[in-house]
Amino acid sequence: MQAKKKKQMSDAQVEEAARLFAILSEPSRLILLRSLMERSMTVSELIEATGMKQGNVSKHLGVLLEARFVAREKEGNFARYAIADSNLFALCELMCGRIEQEAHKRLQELTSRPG
Amino acid sequence: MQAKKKKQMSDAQVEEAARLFAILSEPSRLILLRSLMERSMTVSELIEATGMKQGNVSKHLGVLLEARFVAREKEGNFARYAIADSNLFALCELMCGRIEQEAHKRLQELTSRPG
DNA sequence: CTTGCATATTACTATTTAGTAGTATAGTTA
DNA sequence: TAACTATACTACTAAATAGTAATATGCAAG
Repeated sequence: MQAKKKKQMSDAQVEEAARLFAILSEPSRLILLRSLMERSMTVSELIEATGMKQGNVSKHLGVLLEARFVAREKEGNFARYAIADSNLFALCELMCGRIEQEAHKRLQELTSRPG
Repeated sequence: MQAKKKKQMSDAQVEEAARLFAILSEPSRLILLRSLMERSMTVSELIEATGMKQGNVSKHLGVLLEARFVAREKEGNFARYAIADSNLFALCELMCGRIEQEAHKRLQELTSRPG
């Protein structure tokens, strides 16, 4: 009796999922997350690591923080950010896998098709 | 000795992942995908199922098709669309799981905190 | 208190895009 | 051929937002 229920998403879940996907749809934010996936970093370190402007880094971190993808911890004058949602790793791995699969598929189509 | 290599995404992968996340960041498109996850459907059926306008449905399907999230098959005058990327199921399940986890966390914080 | 630094916020511009109405294309039937 | 239908495309408007510079906030040292 442990059949997996494949229930449809509710409209509210759709809205929320769209909101979360939108947050992950910005290269700048993915780049920040990519750095944080290595280790937690202060804003200054992220500026250094990414080459982005301070205001931009801070703004994007605010978005990620509000969605709880990252967490913030004050250290004196500094603010240290860290990944706060382990689902991010799975999401990124899935997406990367799909990108590679797709690249492979397209290559196959080109080489195996008669035209 | 089977350590999982956690390699960083390349800049190109980040760009592509952002593009794909963006495609999934539109509620209208998620709603179309939700319908198609039940069964394949023609454009007319999708209009009926979602209440969206024809032009809008067609446009969003075009975006999903270009990204290969769905596939199209002509049937006489009709065009039948179907999910073409099984990663979508995993992605949606992950996202829905995260939404529920987060809701649960927030609830716990409210009830267990002294303030 | 004043100075200096790290971070956050604000105001602005420019770009993107969702939704829509109208039009075009293509298959089907007579 | 013409008429009908399903779908795709085009042009447009309105809304959202990324990046930036400038300013504000808050902590820390002297």
